[in-house]
Amino acid sequence: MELHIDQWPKKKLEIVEATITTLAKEGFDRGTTAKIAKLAGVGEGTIYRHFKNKDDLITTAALYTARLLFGPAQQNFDPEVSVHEQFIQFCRDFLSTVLGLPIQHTYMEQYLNTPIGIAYRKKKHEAVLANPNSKPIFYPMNRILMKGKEQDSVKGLPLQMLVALTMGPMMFILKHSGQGFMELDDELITRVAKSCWDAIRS
Amino acid sequence: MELHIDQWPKKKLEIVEATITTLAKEGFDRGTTAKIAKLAGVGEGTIYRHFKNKDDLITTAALYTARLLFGPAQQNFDPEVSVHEQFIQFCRDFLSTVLGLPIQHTYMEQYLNTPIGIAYRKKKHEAVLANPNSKPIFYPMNRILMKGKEQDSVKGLPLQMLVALTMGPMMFILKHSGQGFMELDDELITRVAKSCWDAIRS
Amino acid sequence: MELHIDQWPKKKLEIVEATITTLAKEGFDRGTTAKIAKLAGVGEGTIYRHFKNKDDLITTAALYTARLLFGPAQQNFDPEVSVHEQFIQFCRDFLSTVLGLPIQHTYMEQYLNTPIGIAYRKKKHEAVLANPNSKPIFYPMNRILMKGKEQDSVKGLPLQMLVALTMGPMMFILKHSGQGFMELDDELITRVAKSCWDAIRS
Amino acid sequence: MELHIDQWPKKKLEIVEATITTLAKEGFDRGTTAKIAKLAGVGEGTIYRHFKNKDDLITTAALYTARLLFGPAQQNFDPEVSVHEQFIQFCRDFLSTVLGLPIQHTYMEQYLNTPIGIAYRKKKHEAVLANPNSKPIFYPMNRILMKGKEQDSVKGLPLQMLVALTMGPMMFILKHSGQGFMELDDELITRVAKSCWDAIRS
DNA sequence: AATGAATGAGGGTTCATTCAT
DNA sequence: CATGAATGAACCCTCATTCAT
Repeated sequence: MELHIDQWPKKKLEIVEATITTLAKEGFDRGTTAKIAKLAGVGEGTIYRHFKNKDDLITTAALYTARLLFGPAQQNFDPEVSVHEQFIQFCRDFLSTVLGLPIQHTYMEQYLNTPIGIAYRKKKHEAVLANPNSKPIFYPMNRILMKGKEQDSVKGLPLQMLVALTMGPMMFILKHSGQGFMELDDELITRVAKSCWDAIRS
Repeated sequence: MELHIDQWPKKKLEIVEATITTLAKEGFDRGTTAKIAKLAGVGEGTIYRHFKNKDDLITTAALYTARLLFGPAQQNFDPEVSVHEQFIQFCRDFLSTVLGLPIQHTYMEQYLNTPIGIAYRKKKHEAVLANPNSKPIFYPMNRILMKGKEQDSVKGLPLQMLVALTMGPMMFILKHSGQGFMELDDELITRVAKSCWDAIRS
Repeated sequence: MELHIDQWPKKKLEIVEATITTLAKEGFDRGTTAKIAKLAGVGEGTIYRHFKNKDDLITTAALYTARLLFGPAQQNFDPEVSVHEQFIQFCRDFLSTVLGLPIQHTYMEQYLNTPIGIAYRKKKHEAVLANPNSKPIFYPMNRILMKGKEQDSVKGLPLQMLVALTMGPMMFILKHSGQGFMELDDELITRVAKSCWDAIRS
Repeated sequence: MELHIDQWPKKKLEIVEATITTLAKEGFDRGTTAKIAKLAGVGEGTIYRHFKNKDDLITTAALYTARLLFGPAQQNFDPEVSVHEQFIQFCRDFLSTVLGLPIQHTYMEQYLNTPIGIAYRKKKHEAVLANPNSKPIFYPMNRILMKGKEQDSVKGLPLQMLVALTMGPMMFILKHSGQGFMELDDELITRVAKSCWDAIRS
């Protein structure tokens, strides 16, 4: 029944984008359906033709945002090169992509702190434990790190710790940069990626 | 007129603790004064005898929480030992303290993403730029890292990046651990601390 | 954007009328939005689709009431006849109009004692001092009295005193009549009007 | 059981005076028991030792105020002199007394527009109808006017109308003067008193 | 007698959701 | 399909009143 994003009607897409902008700028508590509808250029009732309720809208907008933020780094993933190269490539792609989408990142950051977002991550987490083939949230970072552990090119820490040591600094930087606490350029991005590697290489 | 925390009336303390628990569990938007009052075992009006309004309550609870979360690691700080030892000590203290206070950490995490919390951080950030002697949020990590840069025992990256490379993984771990996504023990804590050092040592 | 009264939607008019009735009967402090909404037969939220807040509602209701109370006497004003005739005509029109609208008069009486109402009168008062062409509150009584002073057909007292000597008895009668303390008929109205003239004629 | 004003305990008097000041300045809706207690220098609970509830306090304060406002003009009443002299004397006394007590007048003005005040006047009014010896609110103006009617020195209008023609202008002047819309001096007071007489003399 | 901390009903206002048009 | 006026539950906050001290 659910259409793929590319087949969404135009209005649905506009509502989703208005949601991201509105909630990112106003905050999740102050962003009302009235404001979203106004920015999307539709009537308030129209939102409920496309989404069951506001939670549904928020979740859909989060999935849409995830595609924007994580998509490019996933597409550039090259299974042929070395783990180290994969790692550096991923970090640089991820950082530069997200830095170019500050509104979307702000939205995602807030979403992941919402009860809805936490519940979603929990569900994903359990799905991965049950079925190792399902893609985890920080895919393909997980895959790169697992390969590295197999090859002993990265430390023998639990996967979760390795994820923390690599995604942690990047999420931290993105968050504080998005809030205007720091500035990044291409050279700094590369040096950060290398330092993350230093944290985990064996 | 403002009393020190230790001299707060019993009810005020109970309200603050109920606030932390309620907002951490329900989320900042869904945590109402009615729920807080009920958990604290007081009437709703009583909240407003001790706090000007909900924002005041939230901010006070955040300062109270910060004392709990950051206090122990700050007190154990020893200016005499080497930067490396200071660093490992701080990381271990910080991680083990906060891991023991998951509710409080969840509260702080959400608070810092609130408009009030962001404004607070911005103020602190600017205060540090204006007066290098004022304590920044991640004190004494900042101090340790600055000393390390002077001695060339850590990389010559901007301070903000060094903070990201060290606080980032720890915040990540604490967040996901608090939400039940991972388990830590004392040995793992030490290994994470060492890996953080690997990320920044020159 | 603001529509003229005649173009108001039906619900807006009903809310205004319910406001006048409710606040007149219950008093300005005891008349709640809940009671207004109930009397108007609408939901409480509907009030806020038509009015910014309760103050806005109260002020709008006051302007609506002023039209009803002062309109007829203003429209009957005839600049061609003598000051004495103008005066008697105005007094009789004013008294008979307002006596037929006791609820509205009670509302206006209370409104003018409200901080909002006092501020409004002050503004009007200052506007008249700055620009003699702007219509004062007790227009056209002021105009009649000024003309009378010019012609020496009324006493040379300050305008404010003449207003007091003429509007004072009428306001007094209307107030006490509206509260059920006296009864008036057409003959009595005429005699009162004449007595007011006796107070000011030179 | 009720003590006469002169025998009130000191605290009771202080509470009554604080009530008049607070409600006159802040308005009847915004004047809280907390503010009254603070100004009176007593605890909030103490109010309820001396008064059954806030309505009781307000009514008591109104009676106390009435004594201040109407007392002097009543005491100066001389049954021996002519009706005309009685009238002028009363008007001048009343105006100058009340003009010297603007706070108290503001309180009384607001009180008489309150549901409590209207109910009180209604009760007084009915008491006078039932027993002509009981003193009405505007005593001794009523008495002067009745005597004048008997002697045919004032018009044969209903007593209520005569009261309106004389008290109306004075109440109007006092109200607008108290709100800063006009200024009075001794000469003007006399001229107003004479004009009021012009309105009613036969 | 006096206090003031505590209360909770009720105030104005907001906003996700519905439904007649 | 689309709309937006209408709704009412629930929010934060105030304050007259009570009662343990």
